[in-house]
Amino acid sequence: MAYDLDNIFAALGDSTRREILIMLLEDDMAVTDVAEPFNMSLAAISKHLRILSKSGLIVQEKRGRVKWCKLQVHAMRDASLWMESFGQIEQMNLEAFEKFLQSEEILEK
Amino acid sequence: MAYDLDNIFAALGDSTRREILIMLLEDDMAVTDVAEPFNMSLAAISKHLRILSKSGLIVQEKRGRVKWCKLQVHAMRDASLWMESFGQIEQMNLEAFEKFLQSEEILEK
DNA sequence: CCGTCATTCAACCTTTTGGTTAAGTATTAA
DNA sequence: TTAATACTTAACCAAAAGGTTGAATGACGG
Repeated sequence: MAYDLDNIFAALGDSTRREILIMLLEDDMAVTDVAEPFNMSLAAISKHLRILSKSGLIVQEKRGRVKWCKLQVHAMRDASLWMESFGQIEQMNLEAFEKFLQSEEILEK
Repeated sequence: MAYDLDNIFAALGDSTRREILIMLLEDDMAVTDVAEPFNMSLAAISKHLRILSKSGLIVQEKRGRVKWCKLQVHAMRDASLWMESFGQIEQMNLEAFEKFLQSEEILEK
């Protein structure tokens, strides 16, 4: 499946959300526990988590009254590849590169 | 120098700007030429370029009345590393990419 | 059943984003 | 000197982003 680079990069463009992702690297967490270290309301964190969910970078699973947040590292793949490509492109044949990106469904449109 | 992840990821979170960066892979470009393929005003493109400049992903250099836009691939490095630190870029696809790079004779042994 | 815990929703606010058009500033070319 | 070219700036707009508070929902523990 192809992830939406707009949503992924936008989700990563906020330091609160990046910190959340780093926290989730350690282990799955409940929403309240995610919110704990931040100096902001639970509702605000809830919104951040919604954005992370929409981007596919996390999934949330409700068990009882607790909603668990789980990192989805693989959702970062397309974005990471997109960036990596630029680092190595310099002497490369551009047309071939774009064909490659398209075959990987990285370029939208 | 260290790049600001907020600005870099935010800059990349817009498909117009990502397209501009891909265009600049090919060659440096004047603002007017960058704007040409887009269905939006020159002023709008000018703003996008300003955001890309602020993030460090491009630099702009004025020569005469023409302002040249130049991609700065290395500005992507910190963000790229940040993503890499999450590890698992799926093995299969990374291999596909490396195979592609080798077929382009970019990777020296 | 009742209260508490976990979380979201709704309403609101302010700032930022992404776009517009119109005017302004340099620079070059005739 | 004048006109065209290559931009940027300013003023404006609608929508989205990031935050708040307070009420609502839903599950658990006693």
